[in-house]
Amino acid sequence: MTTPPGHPVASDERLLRLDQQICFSLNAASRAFGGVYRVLLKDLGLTYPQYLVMLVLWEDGELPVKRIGERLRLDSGTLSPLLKRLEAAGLVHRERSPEDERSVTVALTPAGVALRERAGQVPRRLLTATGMPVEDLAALRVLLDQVTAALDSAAVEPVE
Amino acid sequence: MTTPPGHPVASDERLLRLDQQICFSLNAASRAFGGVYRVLLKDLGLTYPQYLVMLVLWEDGELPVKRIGERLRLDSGTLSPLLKRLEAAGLVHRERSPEDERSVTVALTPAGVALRERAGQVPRRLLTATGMPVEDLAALRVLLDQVTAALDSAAVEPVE
DNA sequence: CGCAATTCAATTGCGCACAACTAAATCGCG
DNA sequence: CGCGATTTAGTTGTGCGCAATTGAATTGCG
Repeated sequence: MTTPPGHPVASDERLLRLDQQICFSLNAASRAFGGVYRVLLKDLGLTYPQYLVMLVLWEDGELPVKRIGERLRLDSGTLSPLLKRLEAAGLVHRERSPEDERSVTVALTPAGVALRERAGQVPRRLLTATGMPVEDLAALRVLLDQVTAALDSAAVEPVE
Repeated sequence: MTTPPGHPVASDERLLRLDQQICFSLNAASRAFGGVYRVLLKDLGLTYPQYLVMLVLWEDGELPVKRIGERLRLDSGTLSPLLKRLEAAGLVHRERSPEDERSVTVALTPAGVALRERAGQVPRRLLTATGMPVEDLAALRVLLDQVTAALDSAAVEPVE
């Protein structure tokens, strides 16, 4: 019952199946959420990632790009064009910080603030769409946060 | 204690916070998985979505584009260029089905078959990286599949 | 049989995610 | 103070995800 080196063992086959289900499931769930948000946010003129940025701004009013990126785990390669589109839509305003010219402060415009009220129904609608009790969603969140933290701190080497 | 029509109620504020955490968590987890897979698959020359396609093909040998899309919830707009890249990498072969000229059959090349052995370590490595017992991952999968099914069948109307 | 409806893959266009790089401003050490 | 290292946004390029459209092949109904 030894393991032939360099050859997949029997349990690799089982794991491959399990693994497949997990990454399939996560992928599918992520896209299913995206699809629902897309419909919900359609008339607000927001995409799902743009909605996430607006959520952060609705909470904090104004933030440097850096802070938004930290909250959402996004870098400037994603945020810069996204914020430019939000600015073109008249929802935010971007300005170089006077005390640190490297930093760009993103602030809500009156239209951006006003959009919050219309977006107020989104969370409830989403909750309904999941068809799950709040406690189950909370449990789901705990598991997701756990696995995210572990994956982030894992030292992973490429296969081969 | 009535709800003023057209105005967010107090619980909307709480929901907004919870909702934020759920979509944040799912988003973050999805990207964390993506990051780990990116590293794992680097030397195999595969992206994560390409790996998913290869998993399907390793199981079934050859499939029409349609079937691959059904398994992975992807449409031709995603699969056509992805499969073209896999073909350019010499891993798959595409051919119009003789009995139905609309259909394109995707089959593994010898190199594509051979890659399976090198990829065999991926699931175990990923499992290790999650740092979670298999049972927790199974529970996670159940929750994800539940919510995906609910979201897919939900009749969602845009806000406003 | 003939023609409209359907199926299937591909393409186009847009937005997001991320790596790699650039450019400018700031910091900090000697 | 001066200069190299660091920080911060932005840009470029690649690939994925999805909606909408196209075009060809097939199906099915009258």
